[in-house]
Formats: sequence, structure tokens, C-alpha cells
Amino acid sequence: MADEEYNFTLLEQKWQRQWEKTGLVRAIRPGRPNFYSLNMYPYPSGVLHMGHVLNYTIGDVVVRYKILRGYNVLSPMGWDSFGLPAENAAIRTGVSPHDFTENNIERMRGQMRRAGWLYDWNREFATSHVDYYRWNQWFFLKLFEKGLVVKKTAPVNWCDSCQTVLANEQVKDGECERCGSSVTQKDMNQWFYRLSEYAERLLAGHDKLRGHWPDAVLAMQAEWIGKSVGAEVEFRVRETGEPLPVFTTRPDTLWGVTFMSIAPEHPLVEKLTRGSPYEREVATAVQRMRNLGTSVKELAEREKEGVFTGFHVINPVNGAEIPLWVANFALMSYGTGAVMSVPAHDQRDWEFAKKYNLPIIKVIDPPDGSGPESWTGAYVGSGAIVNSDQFSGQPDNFQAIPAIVDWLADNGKGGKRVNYRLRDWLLSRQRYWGTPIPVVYCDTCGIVPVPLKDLPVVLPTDIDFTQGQGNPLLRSPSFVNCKCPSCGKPAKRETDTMDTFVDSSWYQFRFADPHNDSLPFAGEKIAEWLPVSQYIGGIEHATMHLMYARFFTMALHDLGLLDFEEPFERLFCQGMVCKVAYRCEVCKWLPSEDVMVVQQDGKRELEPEAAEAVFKRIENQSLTPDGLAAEGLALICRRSGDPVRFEMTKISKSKLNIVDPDAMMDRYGADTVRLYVLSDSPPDRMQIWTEDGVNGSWRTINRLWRLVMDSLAKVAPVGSVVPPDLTGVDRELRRKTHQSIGRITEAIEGGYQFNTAIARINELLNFLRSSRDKANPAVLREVLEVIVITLSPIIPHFAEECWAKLGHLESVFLHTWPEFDPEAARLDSVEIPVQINGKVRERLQVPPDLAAAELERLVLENTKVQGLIAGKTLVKVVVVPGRMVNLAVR
RNA sequence: GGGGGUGUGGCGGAAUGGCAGACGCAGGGGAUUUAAAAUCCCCCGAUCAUUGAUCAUGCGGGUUCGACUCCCGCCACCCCCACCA
Repeated sequence: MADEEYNFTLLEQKWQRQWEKTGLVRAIRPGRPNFYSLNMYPYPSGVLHMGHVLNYTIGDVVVRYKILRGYNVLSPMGWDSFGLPAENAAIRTGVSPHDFTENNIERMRGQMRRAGWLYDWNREFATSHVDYYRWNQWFFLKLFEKGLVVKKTAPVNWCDSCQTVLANEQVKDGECERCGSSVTQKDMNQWFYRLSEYAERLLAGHDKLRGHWPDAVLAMQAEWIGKSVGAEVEFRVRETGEPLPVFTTRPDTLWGVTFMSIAPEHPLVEKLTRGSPYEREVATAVQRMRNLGTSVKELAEREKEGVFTGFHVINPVNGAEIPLWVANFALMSYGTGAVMSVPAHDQRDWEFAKKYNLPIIKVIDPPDGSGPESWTGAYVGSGAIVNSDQFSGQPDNFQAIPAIVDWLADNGKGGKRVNYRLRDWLLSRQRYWGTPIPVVYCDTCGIVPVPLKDLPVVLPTDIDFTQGQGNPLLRSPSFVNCKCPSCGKPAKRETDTMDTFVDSSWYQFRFADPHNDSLPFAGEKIAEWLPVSQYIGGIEHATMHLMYARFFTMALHDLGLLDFEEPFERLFCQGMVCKVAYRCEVCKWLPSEDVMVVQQDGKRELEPEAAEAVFKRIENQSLTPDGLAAEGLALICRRSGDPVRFEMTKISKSKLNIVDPDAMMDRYGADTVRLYVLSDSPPDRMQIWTEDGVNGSWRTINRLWRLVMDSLAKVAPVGSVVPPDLTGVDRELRRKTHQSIGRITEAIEGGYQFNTAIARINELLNFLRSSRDKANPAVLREVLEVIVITLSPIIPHFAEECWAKLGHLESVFLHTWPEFDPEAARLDSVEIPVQINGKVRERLQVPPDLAAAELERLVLENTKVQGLIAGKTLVKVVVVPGRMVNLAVR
């Protein structure tokens, strides 16, 4: 009867229907605490990838575990459905972004249901629906009123291929995060959210998050905020008296300033040099610096370059007159756009001074007393201050900084200043498929925000995507032409749309009240569920989504819409899912079908079975490139005949090493896939996908199925009570069961260590397999139920079926997580290792609660121990009751 | 250059400062089978050896009766940021 394999196709569908029918995730059970579990919602690309599978499976285990623990759980799902891919598809194929998106959502929703993830689909929404994005406009207007929205001209990142600006956070290594083409800088008049206003609060908020968010995320955000404490110092242009303040973190080196560097874009450059003898030379140099490679990548790799302006500045601390240079390393966007240069104690200034032959003055004395003549670079360490008027002789330059800053402030030469690297959030995008920015341009009234009552500004649908270039909204007269809300004259609408990160900055709140059509959300619904108890997603959002969402929450708090400032109490970031990928020197990445295994001498191709074995070993990492060569084998590209290398890398379409979740679920069922992604590595580490591994999880499920089916005849009826005073196998089995409950619970609670939780369940299973035939029927029921319940968050369909087969009429998720009984888990005796100088020499069986003195006596009376220490001096006896004994002898 | 993280068998990984390698994958052997798959049982860090011993958690020190674990100094790899004044 138990010979059949577990029929996942039928059973998984059956239980999914059942959960939906009974509304498992919607069941609000009064008197229970609320728990809001949220997974980062996906962009509806049309297919789930393995990263989603890992992310949402972790989330689903949390949801189901919390249900079993007696919580009311909110587990919503929605769609981050604005964005470029839909628009690009429209340009390519002519299908409207709306239809493209809706079709994709349909497909992905099906895949999600099939995976068995529990979501309350009644709360589903897509951000590209006007019911959602109208609130983006509403918030924009509220924040505009509050002064948190600005339109300004600034150097922005421009992606020519996407034909839009990008936020700083969306530029990676000088390339567009989305399409990979190189990003250039240009000045544009754009909309911004004043993120930088919140720099200090965003940083301070980390105190609350520490311990609940991964350290790496907090570190990345702190770095991105880039707080640095220093001083502002009031330099002045000698020739014109114009102020030219600088920011410095090293006021202790002020007396060592030998020149001033100013950014090429600095307005003072043109203002000063216009009409001067240096005008032409400076202007050409500035042109060259600004134009020669505006790509962000080139900017970073450029060599130091500068030009003298012909002007000088006066150092307020000592009246020194120093030359003013334009330097390509000075950034207009940081500090004041001007840098005081101290070549003796700053490596960058050192290089510049050497190149242009500028003076170098030592003001910090290194311990060895050496000077710049003998240095090969700037001295950046600590030492005594020299050549610095009244501060000369201070023994430690860094300790002297506060006194110097105070002196600057007292004498009107400057003062303390905190600077942040965080810049404002560039909001506008020159694209169609996003939230229209609710603003009108009027020749008479200027920039006029759309009144709240006129919302929403609806994205028009009468667009031809296959014609023309640039933002398609410009080609929709019915959209562009409007009346000025203020004076009623003809006006033009803003055609820029919002960055999609606006959508994801507050979606976590909308899930609490998704159908509200008079407000983005009602306060009482927020109070019920928010902040999010557990948020789960990828670490790649550390400085983007997670920073914006925190900012938005703080801003909404300041608008009086929320009474908390942090949206996500706990954050968990899952690891990447990786798989081996093959790369040909000529054809780049290859699918494994295009890789041929050959014998090195003679280039003879291996038989299919032998080749498959080789691929398998490569996938398992049991065959390294060296190992392959040692066996006289080589990999060759089937297309070009060139050598092929392999590496373990993130599963991605571009590397051609994707694993299709649908295909896996066809073959093994959702539960097997769920079990596999959780069973090998801790979920925050890199996961390695192997075919053998999935198959192993499939075998595990079948072994378990047979075990449960074979036990049905022997198991006591539902509700049977385990008799007291168990002995032998029964006592052992029950002890193991309760020990397991304790350790499984600990593994889940202590940071989602599902791999160890699964290992603990396997141990219990192995033990049960060896003792089942002798077990008391009631004990057998207890252990089987513990196994089924503890596995149910991970492999829910399977667990439900077993639960039903065990005679239960209600869902396993209506039961409670098993109670750990310390009495049942208690050991009758423990084995105590006896160490001599740290090495185990003997073992004793003793009662678990034997007192230290008793244990020591037993050990010292043991004849074997006596023999081992005979003739030696007993220096120390260490007794850890219930654990071990160590004898230190000489 | 700065920050964060990780180093343990062929592989993924276990170990409140207390028996290193749980659990699983791969591998080897056996049973079953006409055969294969599946299943079940056994072995599986290294070296030496007869029961047993010695060495082993990236490297070097330290603290401790006792260190994968704590401290100091290196090395390697991964991720993030980077002309940030």
C-alpha cells in the first residue's frame, strides 16, 4: 500500500483550494496578537525566478509558523507594476504597457498560488492602477506644500539608452542599473524630494533598527548618508573680497594650506576670470574637464588635472595668500565646492602639488621627525602640531581639533560644521509608464500644483509607442494641453513621471487599507497592523528602496499621517541563488547543452553518460578546473570550438544558468522545491542550486510519506493520551521528540535557521525509523504529529495530507505548534567525558543532575582514570556538572 | 583607500568556551532486481597502527584546566562605497 510515490500534482492543488476556501490567511481570530509579514513585492516581469522563490518561501514559512503560534497574520501581495520593461515592450511590439503588465500579473499570480504561498488576495493591488497611483500624486502635493519637493537645476545622471535621468542610487559603476549602458552627467531642471533634509534622522533611526536589521544594510546606509564632522572656514578671494568658504574634517592642518582647489562647475570660476588675462586658458581647461568624458565611469578614472585662475585666496588663520586653482577632483556636489589643499597631509593634494610644483608645508610632525623632503607621499598619521602659531606644540593634532574649531568660531573665522554625502532624491523620469507628476506650467502663474480636488491626473492611453522618440507623453495633446488651475488660461502639463521607487515607499501602508478611495489609508487600519513586523527581501535595496521607504515614513509622520517613523521593525535579507555557469572565450556565456566534454589528446568527445557525470560533478563542485585537467579532460564550446571555463554565479538570464521554478514544480512539486531551497544553507547566505540537491529533497519527502503511510496501521487514534511511566524505546522516542521540539523551535526563533531546523527533524525521523516497530501506538502518534506540524510551515501541502491521513478533520494550521515538555525531554543519565589535559580518556554514565563534588569523587575513584594519572601530579580538577570533567596533571 | 562579511571533509554546512564534522549532497561497498531506476543496510577528514593512537576548523601569537568559538596581528576570498575635502 505504501509503494506509491507521493502524488503531489493532485494533492497540492487540493490543499491550495482548501486554504483559499477556508480563508486560512484571512481568518481573524479575536483576542490574538497581530503580525504583519511582508515580502518585497515583485515587478511583474511575467515569470518568477529563483530569487523570488527563496524570498517568498522564507516569508511563507514565517507566516505559517506565526499562524501555528497563534497570531493573526497579515500576509499581502501586490505588484510593483510601473517601470521601463513594460514601456520597452510596448515600443518593441506595440502591445500597450497596461496589457503587457496585466498579462504578466495574471501569469505570476498563478505561479504564486501554485507554490503554495499564503497571501490574502483580497488586498492585492498593482501600483499602475489609478486607484493606487493617485495617492502618489496626493503625497506629492502634500509634501510640496510642506516644502519637501523642489524643482532645481542640478547635474544629473542621464541614461541615453533609457532616455531618462536616474537617481544616484540607480547608477552602478558608472552604468545604468537597468540596462547597463554608460551613464553621463548633464545639467537638467528636475523634481526632487528633499531627502538630504532627513540625513541626520535617517542615521539616528539606525539605533532603533540595530539588532533587528542586518548590519550590512545599516552599514551601507550609513556610508551612503556619509556624515562627516568638521569645520567650515571662511576663506576670501584676495583680489575681490568675495567669500569662499570651505568644509574640512582636518582643521588641524589649516596652517599647512598652500593652495585652494575649486570645482570646474563652481559659479565663481567664470565670475572671477571673465575679462581677466587668465580667462581664455581657464575657460578652455574647464571645458576640457567638463566635456572630456562626461560618463560617470570616466569621471572616476580621470587623472588629476588643474589650472591656475590667476586669483588668490586669504587663509583666515594666518593671512597667508595662496593661489586659487580649478581642479577636476573638486566636486561641486560635496561641501562648498571648494577644497583647502594641504599637500603635506593629504595624499590627493600631495599628488596635485607634485604635478604643478606647488609648495608643501609640514604642520604635523611624525614621530620620527621627518619632513616632506624625504616623504614619498602625504603624512596622514598623528603627531605634534608645528608651524601653526599658538597651536604649535600641541602633542596630538587630532585631539587638538575641538580647540581649533572653538577658536575659529570665537574669532569669526568659521565654526563647527557637519556635512552629509546624501543628496536629494531625483524624482522625475522622462518616461511614460509611471505616475504623472501633478503639476501645470502656466505662462502667467508659473509652476502651479494641481489642486487636490482635481486628482487624479490620469495617465492617458491614446499613445502610439512605435512612433517617435523620447517621452511618449509629449505626443499626447489631450494630456499636455490643459487649463491653468489658478488663472484658467491655457497651460501645459508636466510630462515627467515619478520614479517607481515612490510607489514602493509607502505600499506597505496601503496593504492595511487597500480599497480606501477617500484616503491613502485610514489611521485605525494602520494602527491595527503597522509597522511591518517582519520584512523580507534582497540586500540590493539597501540604499534605494529601504532608504526611500524610511524617508517617506518619516515625512508622512511629519505630516501627521503616521505616529511612527520606521516602517519595518525587522528586516531579513535572503542570499543569492547561484548555479554553475559556462563561459566560452569567444561566444561568452553558454547554456550547458552547448558545452562538450572532450579528451584532451585527440579532442574526442565523451559518451553522453560519461559527459553527464562530468557535468554533475562540476555542478556539485566536486570537480575543479584543475581536477578536470588532471583527468585529461577539457570543456569545449560546441559552436566555436574554443575552451570553456565555468564558475559559480548568481542565477540570471544573462549568464544562461537559469532554473525555471515552473519546470521544477512540474517535476517535483512545490513542496520539494520549498524544502530544497531551505534545507542546505542558512537562508541569508548564498544558495547553490544543484539538480542532485532537489532530487534529494524529493527522496526525503517520499521516504517520509512511506514512513507515515506504514505507520497508519499501528498508530493510536486521534486524541490518545501518552501513558505515564514509559520505559525503554518509548521513553527514548518521547525524549527525542521533545528534545527535537525544543531545538527546532530554537532554530526558527533564533534567526530563521531553517537548515538546522530541517536537520533536527531529520534526526528525529532517523531515530523514529529505527524504533517505530517497537513503539507504543500513542507515543508513535505523538512523534508523527510533531514531525508533521513542525514540517508544515515548510512543506504545507504534504503536511496537510499526512495530518488528514492521521485522522484529523481540520487543517493542521488550526492546530498549535507543539509544546516542549522539559520533563519528557529529561535524560535518565548522561555520558560524561573525562579529559586529562584536555583529551578525552574515559567516559562515565551518571545521573544528569549529579552534583559537582559527587562527580569529582566518582572520576577520581575510577580505576582507569587512576591508572592514567598514576605517577603524575594532579594540578587541577575542573568539573562542569552534567557536561564534563577535566583533570590537569603534570 | 574606507566599510561590511566569510574562511571547518570532495561539496552545502552543524557545534550556550566543554567529545569538531550534526543533517544532507556526492562517492564506495552490500542486499533486492533478468536489468536499470527506486528502495533498504553498511562505510566515508588525514596519517600510522593489532585492539588504538596522533594530527586536523586560513596563518601566527595570546587568554584559559580547556578555543572553530574570546583577544591581538597577518593572509585569502566575496559584497558595498569610493578623487567625499
